[in-house]
Amino acid sequence: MDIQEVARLANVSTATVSRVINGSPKVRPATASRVQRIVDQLNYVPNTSARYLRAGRTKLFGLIVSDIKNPFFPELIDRFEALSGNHGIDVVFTHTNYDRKRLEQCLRRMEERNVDGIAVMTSEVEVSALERVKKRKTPLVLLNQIELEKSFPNIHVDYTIGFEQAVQHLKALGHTRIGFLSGPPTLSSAQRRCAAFVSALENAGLRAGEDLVVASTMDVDGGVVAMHVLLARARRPTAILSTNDLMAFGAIQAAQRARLSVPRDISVIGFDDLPMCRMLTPHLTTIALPREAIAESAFSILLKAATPGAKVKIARHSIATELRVRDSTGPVK
Amino acid sequence: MDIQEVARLANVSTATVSRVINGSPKVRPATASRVQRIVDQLNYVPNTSARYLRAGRTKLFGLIVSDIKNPFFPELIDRFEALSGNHGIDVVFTHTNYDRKRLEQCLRRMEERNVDGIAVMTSEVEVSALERVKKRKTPLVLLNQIELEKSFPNIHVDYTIGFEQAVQHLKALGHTRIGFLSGPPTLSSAQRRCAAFVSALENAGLRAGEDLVVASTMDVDGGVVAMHVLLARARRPTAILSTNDLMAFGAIQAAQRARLSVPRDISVIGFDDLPMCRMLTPHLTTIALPREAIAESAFSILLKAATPGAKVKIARHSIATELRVRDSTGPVK
DNA sequence: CTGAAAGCGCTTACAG
DNA sequence: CTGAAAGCGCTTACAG
Repeated sequence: MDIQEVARLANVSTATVSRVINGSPKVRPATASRVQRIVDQLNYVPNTSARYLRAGRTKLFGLIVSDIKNPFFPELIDRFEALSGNHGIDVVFTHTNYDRKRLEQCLRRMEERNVDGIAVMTSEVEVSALERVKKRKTPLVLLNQIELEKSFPNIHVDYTIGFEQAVQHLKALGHTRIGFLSGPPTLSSAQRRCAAFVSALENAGLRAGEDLVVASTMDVDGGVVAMHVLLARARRPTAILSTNDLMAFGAIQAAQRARLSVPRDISVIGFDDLPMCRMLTPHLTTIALPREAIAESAFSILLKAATPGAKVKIARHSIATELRVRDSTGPVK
Repeated sequence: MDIQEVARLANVSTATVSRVINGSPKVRPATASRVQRIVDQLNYVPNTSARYLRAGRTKLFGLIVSDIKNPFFPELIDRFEALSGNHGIDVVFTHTNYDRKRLEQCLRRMEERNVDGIAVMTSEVEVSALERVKKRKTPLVLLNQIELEKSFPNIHVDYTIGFEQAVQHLKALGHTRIGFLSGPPTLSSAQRRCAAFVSALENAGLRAGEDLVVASTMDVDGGVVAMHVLLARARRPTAILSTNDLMAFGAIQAAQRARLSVPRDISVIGFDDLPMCRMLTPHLTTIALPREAIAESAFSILLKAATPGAKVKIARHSIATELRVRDSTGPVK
């Protein structure tokens, strides 16, 4: 069933039906309501493809993430989709599985769909593919791609604030020997967090002993391993900051197995603020990475850029991190 | 840039360009390669909307879930999207937030996009909206909607097997007093799990003492509360089964706070097999709900139904549950 | 306030 | 093997 059939049954032209559907004010109320009745009666649903072909905009946004199974992403996706829905925009969703090559395919698929904008929320990125999309005038927004900030709108997570707060919190509790569970040296996000830790420590007038930073994999097991190393140090730290929550969970398990109580014997702070933080005992003190704020920022950047006649200004959009104090930190003994 | 421009530069008609793009065999190789060169050179990407409008199929599947933040869904979405990608199908993603009304809107949006099929992976469902979609011949597949199995293809999670295995596992370890942490009486999935537990118990020749089934909310706190109740019983159970993993985590925390060791003093079994199960100490023994199998089943049902000329047969597609033995269960003292 | 008609970018039956 | 032309279902400038 199409607009023709509605037009025929309502005894008007398709132009009039179209106007009614789109809420044009220049239709006589009587005509409009007659048409509307037929539309409802037939349960007529306009064809988006045809609409787009004529009108130019698809009302479709692309959302590309690395890995939906990473607990970082669901809240971001949820928020992005909800905002889109509120604006009558649908979301085509793909994931790259941390594979640069797949990003290229994902972008290609988005191009074919003529999406009105693409949020590329992956850590790994393929510049050539992005440039190609840009050439087609499709709005883009990236996440944490500092090197590309001159070429694309970028959402920049500011680690500084959260780490400053965390270190100040520990200092206020009397801690001076603070260890850090770092991620792999190859991962830029991990390196940036480590740098934020070191500089926060210096700003607090504390020393970042080299023996108190241990690199490992960014999962629970990595946290267990790194914690074992730290606990074996001659003078072990009284508090630990971690590159992410999963490592912090591992650190707590390792401490408990070593008969240390958290936070009585040692304080632990994570990073991310996963939902899990409030499911474990003790509830994890952590630096929150505001995933919903990232989604909101990405969405509003795309929405603005997709507005006809908008001129895209390439800018950095900073998102602050923030300490959430819970039960895994306490005064030094 | 469109097919016209490619045609002009290649000195052929748009029909020929179209044939080349679509890999038609009836183009002279020399012509084909000349056209292909232009296509590559211009980085020409065909317009999906125009294609669809002509060809009828959108190569778009709709995926509707309740809540992406529920750890049940990410793996399902991931798998569904990966399979779709492999078949050149894109996925429009929406969520209902457990709201029936929103399902209606989600379906409506899918209809407007003329998706080739819709996977409705929500627990709550609005029959009238589904019937409307069905009338438009759009293939649908539902999850755990037993009452609608006569009207729609349905993926049916078979709780029996997993619960049988769990009870047998505990019986083999010497347990005879087995408690159950149940969900709210209003939730049909919770009720079905409880029924599966009771019947497994009977099949094992054990009694399901009424005093050993406690209902609560299906989160960590609910597990804590329910466990407190069970531990206060005159003769407390030596093993616990739980409606989901989150409650089981709560149960373990409650046990540990009561100075009981898991599994030395009490065994605990969850349900779902969330990634978290292997992040906690002890690693949780649980009944796995195979989320990827559900995604695969949903995808293949839609793919088959979306094939032109396919006749849809409405059938139940059973997915088995399965016990995964880890460290939270042990012999009775 | 309403309609006739062009056209969005493709594909495909038809003709050659 | 290739092209001219119709048509998928809409919207919109234009005319009245």
